Amino acid sequence: MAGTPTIAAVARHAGVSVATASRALHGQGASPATADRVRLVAQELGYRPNAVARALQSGRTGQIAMIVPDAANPVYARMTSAVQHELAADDRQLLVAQAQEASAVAAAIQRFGPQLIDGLIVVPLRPGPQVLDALDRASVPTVVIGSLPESARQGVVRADSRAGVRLAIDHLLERGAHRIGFVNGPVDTTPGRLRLEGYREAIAGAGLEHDPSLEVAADDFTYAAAMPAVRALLDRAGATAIDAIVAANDLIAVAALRALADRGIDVPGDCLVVGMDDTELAQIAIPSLTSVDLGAAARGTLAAAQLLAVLRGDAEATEHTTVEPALVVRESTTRRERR
Amino acid sequence: MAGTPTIAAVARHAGVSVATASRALHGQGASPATADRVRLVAQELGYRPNAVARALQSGRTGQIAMIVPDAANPVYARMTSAVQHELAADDRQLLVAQAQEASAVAAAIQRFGPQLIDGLIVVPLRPGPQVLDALDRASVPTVVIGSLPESARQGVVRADSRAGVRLAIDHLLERGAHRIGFVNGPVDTTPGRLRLEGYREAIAGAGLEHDPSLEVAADDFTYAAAMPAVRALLDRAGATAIDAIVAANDLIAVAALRALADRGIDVPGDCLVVGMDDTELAQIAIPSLTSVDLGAAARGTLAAAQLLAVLRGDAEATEHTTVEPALVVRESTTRRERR
DNA sequence: CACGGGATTGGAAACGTTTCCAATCTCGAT
DNA sequence: ATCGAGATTGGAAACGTTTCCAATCCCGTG
Repeated sequence: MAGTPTIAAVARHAGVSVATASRALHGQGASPATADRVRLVAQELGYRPNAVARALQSGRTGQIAMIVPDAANPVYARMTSAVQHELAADDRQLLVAQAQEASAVAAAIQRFGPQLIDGLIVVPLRPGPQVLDALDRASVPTVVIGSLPESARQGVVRADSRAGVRLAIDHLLERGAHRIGFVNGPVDTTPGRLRLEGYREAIAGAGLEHDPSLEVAADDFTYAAAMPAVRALLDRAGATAIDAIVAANDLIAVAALRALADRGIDVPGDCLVVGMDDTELAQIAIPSLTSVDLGAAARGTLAAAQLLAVLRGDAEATEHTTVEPALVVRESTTRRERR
Repeated sequence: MAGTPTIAAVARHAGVSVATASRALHGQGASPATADRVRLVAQELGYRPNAVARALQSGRTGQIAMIVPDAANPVYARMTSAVQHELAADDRQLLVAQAQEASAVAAAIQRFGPQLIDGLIVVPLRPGPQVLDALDRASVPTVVIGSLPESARQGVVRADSRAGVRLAIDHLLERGAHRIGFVNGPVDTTPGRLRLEGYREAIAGAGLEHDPSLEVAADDFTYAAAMPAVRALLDRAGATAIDAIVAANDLIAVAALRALADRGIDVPGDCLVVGMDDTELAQIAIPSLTSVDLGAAARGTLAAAQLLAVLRGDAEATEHTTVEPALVVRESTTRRERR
């Protein structure tokens, strides 16, 4: 095959110059007659503009990169899916990269040269100085999904983890819980830190005394890592002493369900459980899981929309947006009525 | 800022021509002395080659696109993650697009012009004529994860769904099951078709008679869609008549767990359940789920590796690879011994 | 009929690289 | 000292597009 036809071929076949052909295809400043003719010829030849050449000339590639801690994690998978969907509507492509460690995140940010992408969405688990530095050095508009200092020069879309935990705890108190355990993920992550703060605030706000033995943290936001943490909490607090558990995560909540079941503690009869993220897991678990929807998909959509607005020049690059959490009540906090 | 430095700037500062600078940075055909000097200057200036310009010149972009039905689905999320990981090791970027309907898949394949990507990985749920046609028209090396006619000009990495179902059924027979129900996904998809075939083969192979009332198909491979199908199966067959269920999917299997629990049928006491894909869900479910690992991550890794081999010229573009399934036995098929 | 202004067009530069080709240089062998 | 082969270098083309600028055309007005 003779390779894909270039605009020069189109121009030649249409009997016009390359410049005119380009204008005709763009709809700018060519006479209607020639524009039609050129478009027809382009169609016949199956001409498709070379995106790379256009990018070189215009400095824009139509590509957005996204860096997530782990694409296989359901929460980030949903975010990615939402971002991709939003970008596709604007005819842009999404590049996905995974990076968990601070150095890897920083490296990933640097790797995307300014020429390859028009914008960047970063989901940092631990936005330490190294990551912040890399973000500041990034040469394209950037939106961070997570929390950043107020002074950050990047756009930010964040969940309100604190309010989310408060929602969960208020709900539990309302349902009569008194001793509410909290199973967190790593405290050195942004979500871990904020959720712990939220827990303490809500407990204090309810007039309950702060009991450190009710708090426990897993090494990771995973089922496997959560299991020993939950067991430790139950051992430590005495199984009967806890009448509700808030988990920083649906995966952790499911681990709690399992640990409780293993000890013969009925949920929701003897102990209530609330998860977070409202992943599909929450609907599926037995008993189904009351969960706080922190708006993973919404954050993805919003981050993408915000980035696109900045690229269009319609918005400030540093806008901070917060997605409100919502409680979804299911069996794990609902007293039984046999169906 | 003066924009990012170009190779011309580097050349000027190093006192050499652009051509020499290019060679020096490539390590090809420049004297060691100049190469060092140029590299030093490049470092000082913070020079980073313009990927777009290089792509225009070389015709290669270092980008691979992947089209999945739904990035949020755990199975595809894992595949995507595995592909991204494999590509990153070769310094390539992954573009992710989502398309479910045949026309959308075809459109997505076409959208990626030959100039934007070096290769393509497609995961088609329903590889009908429209998709096959688009695949044949794709102008870059392509690997399909799924099943394609033997004559296909694309590379193929497939799971052995048939063998997987057989594995599940042999296991159930071994554990004493006699009447094994099958809850499938849509039969017009490749996995749906193959898994049904596998079921029938295995049943026949075991000398059991084919009972259509034991087969049921959900409208989609999801929990929500599976629930009515499972209920229909239980209603139709009479709850006691079934002593085991094979699900085409972990999500479907979990729906079965739920439906059985709702009817007071104990798993594994009264009915055994086997899922497929061995997602995290299988470990997490209560009871934990025996599941057939069809190698989602392995297929992703293999597809990426195969594509890279083709791009390097190390492999045939049309190679067909099959990933062997493996059974992971858990509680849902294990007679109780209280822990 | 001449003139001027707007619409339309074409030539060529520019984007930043890589690579072909020819020119120059180095250095050992005659 | 001369030659020549190989190493090293620079000029320039090429990749395919957009866009600046100047040239041309058309058409209505004076």
